[in-house]
Amino acid sequence: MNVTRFAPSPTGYIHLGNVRSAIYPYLIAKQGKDGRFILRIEDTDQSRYVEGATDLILETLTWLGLDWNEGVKKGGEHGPYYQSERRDIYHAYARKLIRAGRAYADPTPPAEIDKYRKADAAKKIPFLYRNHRPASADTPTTTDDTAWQPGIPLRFKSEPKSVKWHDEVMGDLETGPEVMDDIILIKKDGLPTYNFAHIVDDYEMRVTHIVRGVEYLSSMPNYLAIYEALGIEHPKFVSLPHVLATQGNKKLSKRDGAKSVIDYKDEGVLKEAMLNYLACLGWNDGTEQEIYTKEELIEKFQISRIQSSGARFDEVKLLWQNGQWIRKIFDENGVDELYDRTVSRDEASLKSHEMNPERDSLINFWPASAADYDETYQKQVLSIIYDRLKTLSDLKNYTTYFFEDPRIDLAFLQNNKFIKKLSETEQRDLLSAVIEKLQDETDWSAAHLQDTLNDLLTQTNRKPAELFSLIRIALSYADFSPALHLTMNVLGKDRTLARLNATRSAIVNDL
RNA sequence: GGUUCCGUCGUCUAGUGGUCUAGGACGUCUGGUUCUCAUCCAGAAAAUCGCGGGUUCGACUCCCGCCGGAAUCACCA
Repeated sequence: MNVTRFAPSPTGYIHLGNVRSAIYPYLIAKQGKDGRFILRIEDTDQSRYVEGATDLILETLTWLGLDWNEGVKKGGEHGPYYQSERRDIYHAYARKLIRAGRAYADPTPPAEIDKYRKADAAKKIPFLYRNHRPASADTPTTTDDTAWQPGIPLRFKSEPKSVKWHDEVMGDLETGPEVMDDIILIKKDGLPTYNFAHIVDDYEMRVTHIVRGVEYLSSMPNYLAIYEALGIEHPKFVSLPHVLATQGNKKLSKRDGAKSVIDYKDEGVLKEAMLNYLACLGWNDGTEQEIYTKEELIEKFQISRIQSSGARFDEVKLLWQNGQWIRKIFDENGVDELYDRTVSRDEASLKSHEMNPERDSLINFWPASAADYDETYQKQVLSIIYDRLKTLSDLKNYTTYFFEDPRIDLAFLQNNKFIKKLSETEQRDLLSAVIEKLQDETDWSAAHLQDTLNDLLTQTNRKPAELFSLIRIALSYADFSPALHLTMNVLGKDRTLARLNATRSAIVNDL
């Protein structure tokens, strides 16, 4: 049974660089029987608290389908799940350490500590607080836990020694005694530091795997020392390498403009594609599979196959995967399912909106003029256009001419590489022939339209590129459109003829 | 500066001593489909496996050194 957690601090949104530390623990928890995925909010630094951040985090997880079994908004037997509400638990553990002679109250003012730090820097020796440990830390009363009261910082009393440990991703690691130090356990405000709080919480919540970024690796010796002093077993450690920014060689960070995961939702990226791409950034199952459902990821994910080097974020590949997923959903679930996504009416969108109604997350990806048409018509449009979408927001650019008459632009028409070979007279005559033929059509089905277009080809003795481009542009004035017979079928006879006539008149006027 | 981690096509990666004249995917380029764009299909270019030693009959794979990049050294997480 695996128990994992995602434990963000409410200081802002979840960006692409840190969402893997939610995805991987989720996958690990879902493997095997009775696993639990816990969501814990690490809000011990009140100065960095950002209003609304928790809601945004919840919404992101909900959207991606990383539902937690236990934690914030859900409860569970190991709560509370906000660290700020667990003060008494930390204090109890802290007193245990004091009684064991492994923690001491430290009244040294910050200014004093700063002096030590600068002095060591001047001497070019590494700053270690244990070299400046106050004498009171070693007095005989040190194991008396009443000697410390909240209001004074509590420090760990470290014992320099080398440590070896195993990391599930990085392998066997070891460091020398020079990194062990007297770290702060409880701050002046009575709240614990991350360094102490997560150890207590993970133990109390029976967490089996700690999944977090490699930046914590350098603190491991101190953590290990605390586990030992507390006399508790430590969970398995899974250190995730960084996600690098597209440019440069830096880890992706908010400072450098890393985007929020949820922003991609608003830009028309499917949750499946997001999960798929992110899970496979720095992990693969050894096969050549590229597209994975959430269920496949749960089934195939292996900690041992997580890459130990950093991976660069590549938005182009994310968009390719999104295109794959758009087609996959249409092909497997049909137009209704895909349509629901385009109006944010699918389960994931509704749930994430419910999680965070404050944010305007109910996005309609259609052009504004689509509102004049009913759902059935929109679905027809979607059915012939879906396979060229990279994101749902492409609908805005690709489909307007299905909802409003395009502005006639003869320059655009005549710039076309096939049309420019025809004189305006030829263009006019061709359009006349097309209009005449189509006027008499009673069967406007796509299949029949294809036949009619073929007839026109032989009748006019034109190349498809010439005839079809002319019709296509007259109908859409767009850089591209779906196959002609499908476009005409969806537009309907009246509008098709009206647009052909309009362009023909414009050409006649121009002559 | 101390400590630690990482290093295969532009990018994500396969590769656990011989099957690697290094495989796949994205991207790029070329060609194919009764139009365009996209899809799809076929093909191409693209990695002296960071560098130098060693071990071995044989190294991308094991060892050592170096170089390069990154992370971390808070009463932040």
